[in-house]
Amino acid sequence: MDSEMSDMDQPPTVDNSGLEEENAPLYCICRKSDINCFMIGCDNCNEWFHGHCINVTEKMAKAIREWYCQQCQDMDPSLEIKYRLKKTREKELEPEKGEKRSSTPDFTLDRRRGSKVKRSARMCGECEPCRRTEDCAQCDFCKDMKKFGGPNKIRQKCRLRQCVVRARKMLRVRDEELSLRERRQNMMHRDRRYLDDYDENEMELYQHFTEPNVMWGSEDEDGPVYSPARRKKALKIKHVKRREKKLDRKKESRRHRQKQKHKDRVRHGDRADTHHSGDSHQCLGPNCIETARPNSKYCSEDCGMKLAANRIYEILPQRIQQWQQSPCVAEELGRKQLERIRREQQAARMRLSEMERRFHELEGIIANAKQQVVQQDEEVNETESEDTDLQIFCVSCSHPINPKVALRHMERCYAKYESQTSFGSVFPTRIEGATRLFCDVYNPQSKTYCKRLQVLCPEHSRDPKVPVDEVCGCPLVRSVFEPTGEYCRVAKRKCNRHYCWEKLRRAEVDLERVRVWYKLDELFEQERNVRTAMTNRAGLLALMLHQTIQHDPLTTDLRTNKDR
DNA sequence: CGTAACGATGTG
DNA sequence: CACATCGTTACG
Repeated sequence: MDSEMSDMDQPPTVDNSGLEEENAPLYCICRKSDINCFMIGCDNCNEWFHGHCINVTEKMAKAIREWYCQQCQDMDPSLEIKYRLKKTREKELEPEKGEKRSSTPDFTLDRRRGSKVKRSARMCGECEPCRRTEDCAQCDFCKDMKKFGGPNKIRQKCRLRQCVVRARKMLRVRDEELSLRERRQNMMHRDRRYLDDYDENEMELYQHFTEPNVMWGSEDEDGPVYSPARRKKALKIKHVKRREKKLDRKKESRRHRQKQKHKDRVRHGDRADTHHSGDSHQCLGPNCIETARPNSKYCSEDCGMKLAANRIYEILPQRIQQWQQSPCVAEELGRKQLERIRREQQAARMRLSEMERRFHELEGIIANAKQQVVQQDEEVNETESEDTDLQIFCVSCSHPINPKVALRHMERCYAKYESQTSFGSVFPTRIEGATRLFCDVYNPQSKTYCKRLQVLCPEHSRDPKVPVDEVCGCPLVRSVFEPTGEYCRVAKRKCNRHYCWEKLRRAEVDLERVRVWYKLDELFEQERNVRTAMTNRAGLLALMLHQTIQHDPLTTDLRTNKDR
């Protein structure tokens, strides 16, 4: 293998900044673009090598924590391949390692702990962003994070922490540059004490980003800034590798890791406390002379709470006073909205009781209609049997049908198709005091409850079979709406004119009832929102966090007369 | 092609 | 198990 290495006439990382290429990138000492085999990356130059070209098997690689190519090792003899801590299983690998390299495996972790940052497909571990451990809290990615109150939709690392070399370009610093620039300018004029060192770091970083020539870390001496295409390819390998890893055993593959979280915490603590020389300082609790606990500003939780309480006592009264000085427009609006909502609720309730009344009325009418006796007269039937030639087409099946039976046919046809589909939600209906609204039949397969109107659901209910002697009973009307007090007395089976009239009338009423319920629901929601907004307004937290600035003390109410 | 969203996966 | 962050995908 060594001989192979010496044959290497080209450094693994040729500076290809010149050839922003189209052709596939080349890797390894063999300078081939093949990536469909196990590969290992040099932790110095970041070049990738085929395992078989350099006699490193995947199995061996599992024991390696840091790996350097021959080229890099020759140039910098201090680079030594480092192995994972011995574990029972890894002992078996030992002989193999010996063959491969003369350096002693089994380095202690301590030597490098904290000194190096993790490397991965997306982190070179060298550049400033890679080393950065704190999120800027400013960029879009930070703002998306849960810890900064975001929705966690984007789920990307802080822009200032995106590796300069390996992170995808679109994830790196963007127009935030602009705002940073502004901040930098403002900084000059602002009160210094508001700027902690963190801001300054950011500025430094910003400068790096705005000066493209600045190179990052050791990587740039020989390491290429990969062209986008090349970067993509390199990633692909990593990806392939990842998949493989997944197959044989998850944990094994990860090299270089670090307890970043812990470090963060410690750092934070340090920053707050380092004004005091030495590592013990006095507790900041009111009147407390004890020594603060390590990594804390206080000797005890109690002291912290006391100070916090004092802070509230100090600030809150002022803020309350301040708050009361100017009228709250939002509060007024809220009250108006509540009034409006209440009026609408009232109206909706009226409508609802009206609908309930009609519901019962309809049931009365239907019951009444049932009492009617079938009239055997033929004339009733004959009245409409003149124009038999006319043909119309069913809206569901598009078959030509006789107008006489059209209603009946289309109703049935529609029911047939409709019953083949489902229309449900995962929640059962819970409306207090409402009878017969939704079908609500549970479908265990889809785990849903049917949300058709009960009277209109052909999927879960069949129209009852009509006895021969049942009368149609549809209330007859004059000029469409005016009831005559008469009922259709044709046999139900024969009446084509009023087919399923009960069902349709019921559906009409029920649909309106549903609408009113929806309206009520919506109004409740609105009311709740307005109320929570009003309760939270000028609450303890809000008062502590925000304040109203009276720009012009002469006029407290800044609205125009028109708005008032 | 960039962006937003989101499932997947590694990590502590 | 929650969190961090990656790669993928749909979409404009």
